[in-house]
This record gives sequence, C-alpha cells and structure tokens, in this order.
Amino acid sequence: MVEEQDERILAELQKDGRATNQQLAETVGMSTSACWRRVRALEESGVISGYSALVARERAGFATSAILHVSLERHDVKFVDEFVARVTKRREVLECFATTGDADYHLRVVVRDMDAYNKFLDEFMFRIPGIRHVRTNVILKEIKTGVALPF
Amino acid sequence: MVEEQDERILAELQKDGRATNQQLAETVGMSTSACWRRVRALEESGVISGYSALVARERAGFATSAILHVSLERHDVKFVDEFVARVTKRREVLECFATTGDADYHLRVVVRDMDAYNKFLDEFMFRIPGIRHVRTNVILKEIKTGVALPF
DNA sequence: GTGTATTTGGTAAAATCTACCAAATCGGAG
DNA sequence: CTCCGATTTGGTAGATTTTACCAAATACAC
Repeated sequence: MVEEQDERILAELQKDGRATNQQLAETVGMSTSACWRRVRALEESGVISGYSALVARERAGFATSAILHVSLERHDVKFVDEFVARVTKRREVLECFATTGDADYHLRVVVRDMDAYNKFLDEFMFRIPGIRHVRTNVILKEIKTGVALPF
Repeated sequence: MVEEQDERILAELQKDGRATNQQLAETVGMSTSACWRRVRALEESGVISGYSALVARERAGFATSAILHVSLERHDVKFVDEFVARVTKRREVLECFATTGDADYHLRVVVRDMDAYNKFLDEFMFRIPGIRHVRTNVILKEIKTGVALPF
C-alpha cells in the first residue's frame, strides 16, 4: 500500500513538514508533479493525518510534565468509554495509551507548573468515575520527544 | 517572552502546520506582514523547533508499539551518558523521559511487528551497558497521540 | 513634547502551488 | 511479440503565496 517512494516522501515530510514540493521532489528524486500527486494521495488516504508545528515545551512556558499510570476500578464499557471520552477532550493530556502490565493506561500530561498539575489531578483526574489508582511519575528530563516513525 | 498573539499563532500552527501565512494572519487577526514576521521570529528564537507531517502509524505499517520502563544499574555520568546517547540515536525510540518513580526512564518504542520488537530488545536494549531492568508494557490501543501544547 | 527605536500594513517581484495536458510506462490478452 | 486500455509520468501556465523592502504608525524614554 505504502511503497518505497512513498516512504521516502513520508520520511522527508516528517523531518520537514513545510518543505516545498520542489525541495521534496528533488530529495526523493522525482518530478514535481508526480511528487505533488503522491503527497496529495497520502493526505487523502489518511496516511498523512495532518501537519503540525513542533513547539519547544519549556520555551513556550510549559515547565512541568508527568507520566501517569492509571488503573480503573471496573472495566465495563460504560466506565471505559467515559474515561476515554474525558481524557480525549482534556488538552493537557498529550498522550494516552491502553497497555499491558500493572496499569491499564499510560498518560503523558503537560502543564505550566506544579500548581496546574495539582489542579489537573484534583479537578479532572480524581473526578473521573471508576478510577482505582493513579500513580504520577514526574518527568525530570526530556531525553527525546520525537514524532517521526522510523522508516 | 511569548505573548498573547504569539500563542494564538502557535496554537494555530500546531493544529495546521501548513496553514498559509494568509490563513494564519486572518485567523489570528493581524496583517499578513506582521504575522509573517512573528512566525519567523518564533522559528528563529527556537520556540517553533520545526514542522512535521503526522503519519498514521498503523497505515504506514508500524503495527507494534510499547512503553518501556528502564532502570540503570549505576548512575555514573559514564553510564547515563552512554544510555542517553544510544537511545537518542535509535530511531525506533520515539520518546524517552527521565522520571521519578521506580524506573529511571520511560521510553516509547514503535516497530513494524513483534519480531522487530524482539530484535530491538535483543540487539539494542539488552546490550546497553549498565542496564538493571527493562519492563515492557505493550500498547494495546492508542487512545490519543497528540503533539499540541495546551495553550 | 521630542527624538529614537520598534512594530505595523502595504506592495511588488520572486517563488510556489495546483490543475491540466499529452507522452511515457505498465500489465494483461491474444 | 503486439496490441490495447489503464495508470503514471513530466511539463506547462495561471493563480496563489512567500518574502524582502518601504514608509507610516505606534511605543518608549527622557
């Protein structure tokens, strides 16, 4: 479905999401029109789901982030759906994964400071129905925060 | 440093990293030239660290991902630096955070399939010197994978 | 208020995007 | 191999966008 040349395009657009079509065509080695059509196809088929500016967290004033391990009390669809719906809406939650292991979910949360994090827990997380346990691991240092799939 | 109007620009460029300067200027409510200069300033000051196409993981052929909890045997700079250097280079590791809590590091790893993950552990992770313990939590479902800071 | 520095909006040339065309390439079927 | 239809390709041109510059407006210190 996604072939050789598409992967080169994807790799390049992951590295520079604002590369001009001409640059792109040159680096992947095809004509501008062929390249443009492929990019368009990748967008329309949903392989490329969007484009985003990557903003330096600290410089933008978000000093605090944490990884949360969340377990639910019960796993009825009712509680699960409610949890998923709330977490999806909440913008401080950048990532949420259902995982194997002790916790049901891993979340990454980004806020401006510890006060905001405390508020996040009290006013949001602890009010979600059916939560059994929340463990917070504060992020001391970001070693790497990538978005590029390893083509 | 980053003010009101800059935040609107950042929010918009996080949502659509390929918005034209004209669209952007319109949605944030300033002239195209003023808007363009601010974007440029945000790029040059490093607040915007780059742009990226967001690629749908599964559609691009990466079926398997996991969260790893890694602890080091010893915490001399020597071992820490080596660990950080290796992890930073390895492209399957999308994210790596030093955290409080039981594990020293949280990693998110993305690969094509379980074979590739097994290989990743054997040929990469387990060969890093000074590793005490690695626990794998396979990601069952991606509830949310965002990159946008919550302005 | 005055002078200086910074930011603003407008403009025009250069670069880019995007839709179209005809030519080239591919993949069977005979 | 040759023909045919289908797909993909490269080129082109008009519309759009970017980008650097200018003069005017605004902000700021004295």
